[in-house]
Amino acid sequence: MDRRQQKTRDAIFKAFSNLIEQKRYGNITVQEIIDEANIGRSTFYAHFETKDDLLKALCTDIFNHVFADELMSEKTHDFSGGNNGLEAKLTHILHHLKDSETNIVGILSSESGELFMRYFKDYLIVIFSKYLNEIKMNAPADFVLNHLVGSFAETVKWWIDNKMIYTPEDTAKYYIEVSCANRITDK
Amino acid sequence: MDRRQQKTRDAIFKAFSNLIEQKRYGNITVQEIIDEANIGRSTFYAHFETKDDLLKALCTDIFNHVFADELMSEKTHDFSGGNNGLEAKLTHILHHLKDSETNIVGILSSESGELFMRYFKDYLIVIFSKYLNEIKMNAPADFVLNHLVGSFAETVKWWIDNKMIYTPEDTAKYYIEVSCANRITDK
DNA sequence: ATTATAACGAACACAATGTTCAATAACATA
DNA sequence: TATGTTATTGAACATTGTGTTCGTTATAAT
Repeated sequence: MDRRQQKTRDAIFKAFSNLIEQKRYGNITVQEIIDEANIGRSTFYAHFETKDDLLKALCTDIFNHVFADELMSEKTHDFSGGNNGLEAKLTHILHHLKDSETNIVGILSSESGELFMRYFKDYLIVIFSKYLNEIKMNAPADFVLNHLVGSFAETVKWWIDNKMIYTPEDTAKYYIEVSCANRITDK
Repeated sequence: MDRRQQKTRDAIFKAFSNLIEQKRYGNITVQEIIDEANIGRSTFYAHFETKDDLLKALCTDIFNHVFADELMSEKTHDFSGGNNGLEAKLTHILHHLKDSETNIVGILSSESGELFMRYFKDYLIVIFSKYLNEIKMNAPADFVLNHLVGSFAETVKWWIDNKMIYTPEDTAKYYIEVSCANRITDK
């Protein structure tokens, strides 16, 4: 990729990130983005068709980074004292979110969080699907998957909104306790 | 309230509901609303300051209706075969959502759902708070409350997105099973 | 050094915003 | 029914944002 393109793309992402922390996504204008990024109007439209296009690209960039290990390998990481693979994997994701260079905290805790959450869940579905066969079913499988993904996403949002006062390890543990305890099959 | 005001307000709500089913909230313009409602431009601004103001008013109207019984009385309703008050109460709410005259389905299943969900959760917090002392704690109380509210809201969204193929009774039962089973205190 | 291509910036037509104001219509009340 | 009140109307207005075009300039790649 041309260095100029990369530089422009970065400037747009950075400007957009700054703005999204200050105000709701729907109230951000392309005008503000190009002013903040200090680029020409036509340059923006050479990179992204719409504002929605930009948000999607930013989320994809971030999540590909956060979920990189999780999506590629089957190995589990031992950040937690937990014993099962899911808890370790979730702990790992929380660590990534906490240490991320991009201000994910700002984006997710801002009023723009809803759209971010939507893309976040798309990635979580991939993770949780791998564990679904290990969970005891008290309800239809699609209900359970939706429930696990949705409630973990809610957990993450809550964790971030509350200034991450709990450790990734504790947060993942609480989640497993409340969502999965007594539901892991003995195998 | 002046009949003219009521008529105009209804026309705006109806127009807005129609539009919100077709396209995302952020892409709806005031212009479209007043065209659809067939009212004068200045009339709209006499009723609502902004588009956000309108959405909030619409949600408030809907939720005050759906949650009316739940918020006012302590009595439980026996729509379900369930035995504890929470399951009956949630079943009742699901029935209200299903039977509502306003097209809640359209609003919640559209791309505008996120904002609706935010207001929805505000009401759910009131409901769930009453039951929190009956739930065994495996995690901090605020974590549990957030988890219960968030996952029930997700359940409702899933239910609606899936064309409500399960009954309110079954849906509430699944939710209680997955979220609260083994966590109700014996008292 | 040459070629390709990215960014620039000015200009454009168009659409939406939010406000104002005088005229008209519908309402409430006695 | 007559009277004062209030809501709606429609047109006008300045302002802001949109998405596109195009010739020029600057920076890459080879």
